[in-house]
Amino acid sequence: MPASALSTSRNLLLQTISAEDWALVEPYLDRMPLELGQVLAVPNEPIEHLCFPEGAVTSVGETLNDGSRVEIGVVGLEGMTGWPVLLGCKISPHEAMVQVGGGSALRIETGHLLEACRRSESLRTLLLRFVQTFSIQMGRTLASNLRDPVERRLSRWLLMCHDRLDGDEMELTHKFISIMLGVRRATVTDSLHILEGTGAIRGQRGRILVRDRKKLEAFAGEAYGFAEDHYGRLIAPFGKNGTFTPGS
Amino acid sequence: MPASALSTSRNLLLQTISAEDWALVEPYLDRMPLELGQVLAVPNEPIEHLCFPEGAVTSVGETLNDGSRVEIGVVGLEGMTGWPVLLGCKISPHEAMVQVGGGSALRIETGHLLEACRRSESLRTLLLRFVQTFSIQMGRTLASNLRDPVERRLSRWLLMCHDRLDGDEMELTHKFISIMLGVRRATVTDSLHILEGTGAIRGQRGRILVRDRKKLEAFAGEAYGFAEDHYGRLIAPFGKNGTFTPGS
DNA sequence: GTGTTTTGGTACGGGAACGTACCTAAATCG
DNA sequence: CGATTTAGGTACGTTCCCGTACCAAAACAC
Repeated sequence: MPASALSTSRNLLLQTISAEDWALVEPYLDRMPLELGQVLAVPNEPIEHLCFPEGAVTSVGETLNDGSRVEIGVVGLEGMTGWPVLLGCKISPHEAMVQVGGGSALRIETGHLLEACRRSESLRTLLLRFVQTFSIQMGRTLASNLRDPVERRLSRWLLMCHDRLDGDEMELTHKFISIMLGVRRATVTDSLHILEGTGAIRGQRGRILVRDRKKLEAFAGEAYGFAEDHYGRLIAPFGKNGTFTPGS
Repeated sequence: MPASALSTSRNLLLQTISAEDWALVEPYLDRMPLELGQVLAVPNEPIEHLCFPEGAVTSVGETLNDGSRVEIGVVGLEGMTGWPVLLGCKISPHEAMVQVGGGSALRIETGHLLEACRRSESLRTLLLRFVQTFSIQMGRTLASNLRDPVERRLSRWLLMCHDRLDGDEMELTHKFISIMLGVRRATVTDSLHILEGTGAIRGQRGRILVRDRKKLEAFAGEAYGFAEDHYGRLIAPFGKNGTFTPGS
């Protein structure tokens, strides 16, 4: 693969690293297409690669023994999958699956990335800062699940997708959202109607259009913003808001 | 303070580090008593110290704008507080508060610990492995909150306390547990009665006695064990079970 | 010992979300 | 084109947990 193909990436982490750190990983990066349903991390299997998405929304989830799945967070072009290896965990405790949209990802073998991190403190700390932001996202997901009604959790989830995708149209079915939120399909339908009633979104078959993002944010309230703000502080401004205002 | 006072610690992380790494941090460690209600990490404030508890159960929580609190995990003598600084986050995103039992903790200033981690890769990776186990704990808490009825979440929470405290008696009031689980006090009372009915526990005023841990574990089901097992794999055997069986 | 506080037991009505089910409309397939 | 699949709308009864409230018993203070 010609080096030029990799010279830029839409992935925010890779955009943020210094030229020296880029030189350290670039030889081992490898662009791959992302398709819906593709599994980037298999639970309880060794983590062989880390992926830096350049689009799409990837859902990180816990797989339970009965085969059901609980989403614990989402990752898109602002992050990466496979980070547990940075924390010394060779076996993936989670599943990571491409869930919305398509695009591509840059992929690197675990060993190569770990070696690069060993050599460069700045690379290491950048990637660890991402782990921190994901951990904050998890914390907020936890709080939101515990206290917020479904419409609010739904608003938050739509906003997180919106931040990670181009444009205002998202290909999402009610059934699919219901799996992500861990609620009934019919509950999603009802909640979407509530949001639609405020004019924040419009639903078409298999698609949701964000019409008024501010309203969606107002609806999500505290559930949305804290994690995104931390990302802005620790790594780089991000999301459809452009910049998050500090101190929220 | 005489060095001998610090020569051993009940904290599992500190027990696990090598002699060289111990020498790196020991001069900066400082033992402090832990009292109920003590705050070890103030949300949205700089993290000045890291604490390695030698007893007690510390609850890590999100504080919301309305002042309410949601627990996202617990830490005891198997871990530490203040780890976000290891991930490049100087401001504590969470609150950490001593919630059950007392005891002591070894404390170290953030700068000294970061310097030691910069020098020793083995120390760094050990502490990061703890971060990983906490992240797994959060993931399971998330899954449990979403899918499990209160009795199961309660069982899990009691087991996690039991693992971190001496003996089978725990000083816990229903009101207190209700705050930790984010449910009504009366719901805790009812759920405790269910557990008491199976003979797993016995409740006295302000105290809960674990009578049959196996039954409690059976009741908790999948909610308990995964995170603990990972701790055993990544760091050291831990908990009242002594060792967790691999491959659960 | 008496009064006060804390803790726990219990009850009642209400609301959010659930499981299930059935129907329509849109898209896809042959 | 008609047949089939997929997505979405809606309904009904149910369950879990909530908010609130009130009371009894245990611990504590003086």
